[in-house]
Amino acid sequence: MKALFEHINQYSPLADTTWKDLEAALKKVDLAKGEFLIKEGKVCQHVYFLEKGCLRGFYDLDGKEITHWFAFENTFVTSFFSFISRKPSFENIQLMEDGTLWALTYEDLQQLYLTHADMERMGRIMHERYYVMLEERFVRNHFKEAKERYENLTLNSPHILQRVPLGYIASYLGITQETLSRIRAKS
Amino acid sequence: MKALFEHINQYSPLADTTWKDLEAALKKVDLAKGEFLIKEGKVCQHVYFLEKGCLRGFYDLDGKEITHWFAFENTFVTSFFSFISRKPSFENIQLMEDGTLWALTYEDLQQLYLTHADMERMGRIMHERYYVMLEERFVRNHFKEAKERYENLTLNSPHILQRVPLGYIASYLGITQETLSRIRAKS
DNA sequence: TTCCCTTTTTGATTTATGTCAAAAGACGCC
DNA sequence: GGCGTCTTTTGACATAAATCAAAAAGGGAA
Repeated sequence: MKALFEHINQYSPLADTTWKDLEAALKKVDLAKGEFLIKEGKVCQHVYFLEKGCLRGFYDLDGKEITHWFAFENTFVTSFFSFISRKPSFENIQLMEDGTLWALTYEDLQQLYLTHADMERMGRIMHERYYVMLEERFVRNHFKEAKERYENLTLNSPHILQRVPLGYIASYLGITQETLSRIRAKS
Repeated sequence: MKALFEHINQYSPLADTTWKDLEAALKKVDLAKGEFLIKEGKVCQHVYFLEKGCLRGFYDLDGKEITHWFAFENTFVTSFFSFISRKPSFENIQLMEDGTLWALTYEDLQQLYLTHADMERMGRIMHERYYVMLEERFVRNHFKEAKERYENLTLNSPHILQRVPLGYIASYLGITQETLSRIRAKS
């Protein structure tokens, strides 16, 4: 809980009363490696704060699992598309290690937004930052070839390489596992 | 101005007093085709509402101009990275047609956020939606080959094809102009 | 340790796309 | 109408990456 408190403060601090209401709405979730947070086809009902462990988001493309993002300690995770649009998720979220999360339902979050302006502000700022991070990732990969994308990853997110199987990383980079293996062999 | 009013209402309506303050802060900007809204290296001081015309965002990659987004009527535009992080922009924004925009400074926007909870809410919702749209675009292109990316574009954003030179579209899709030309020739 | 299962690497080949160069087409302007 | 400029297409070739197949390497459990 302390980690969440500190994380939220990075965006915008909350008043004690807001924090209290938020705390009351949160539910702790412990899951083992391999378990799912959300499965394709269901509307995502929660946003989670990831306190411990790491996750991957993946979807099915012609029978292949495409892992398109990873999450590590101290981030908010959900299937944003589904959670925000209230439509069925196209992606699955799975634990890559045993983990601990804090869950907040969609309804509780809307309620908090409605009743606490500082919560709304925190949400606004968080979404601004998440947008910018996604854009950065997009630009870093746009028009770059496989080797360059991999080098960008080793430079900008070396922690990923240490905790994630190579197959997932390849698909995250948009290349095949074989190509990634060959890139690594050469460098 | 009416278009902006309607656009904002799609996210979350504003109280009359909020709208009045917003209106007072807005400045109309008319620019000709080819002119720039923001240039690489400068901190972006405004967010704009595009009322008429269309724009492209592009950056320099090894001496080549990479167009990575387009904007058409009734959207907010800015160099989000620069505007939000207050760091120099890596991208240029240029008019592809003569256009009309409404400008709001960073300071005025922050002031509006601070003094009007409904403005904050509108901003939060807008950023949620923009995030989801960017993610959608990301997923549509991830792991897809050139032909498929082009077909996705014709399906999801046919208006782009009608108003944007092919060279820009190719770079938007992350492929060369020659490849795009050949794809079109075959279909 | 040995066996089994999963992950990663290596090899041979095919395919998609980039690169460089030049031709063809479109369009405003004098 | 013809000229110059900018955009798009076409051609020949080089290269990056995918695919299919199989071997090697790790890692846990009995």
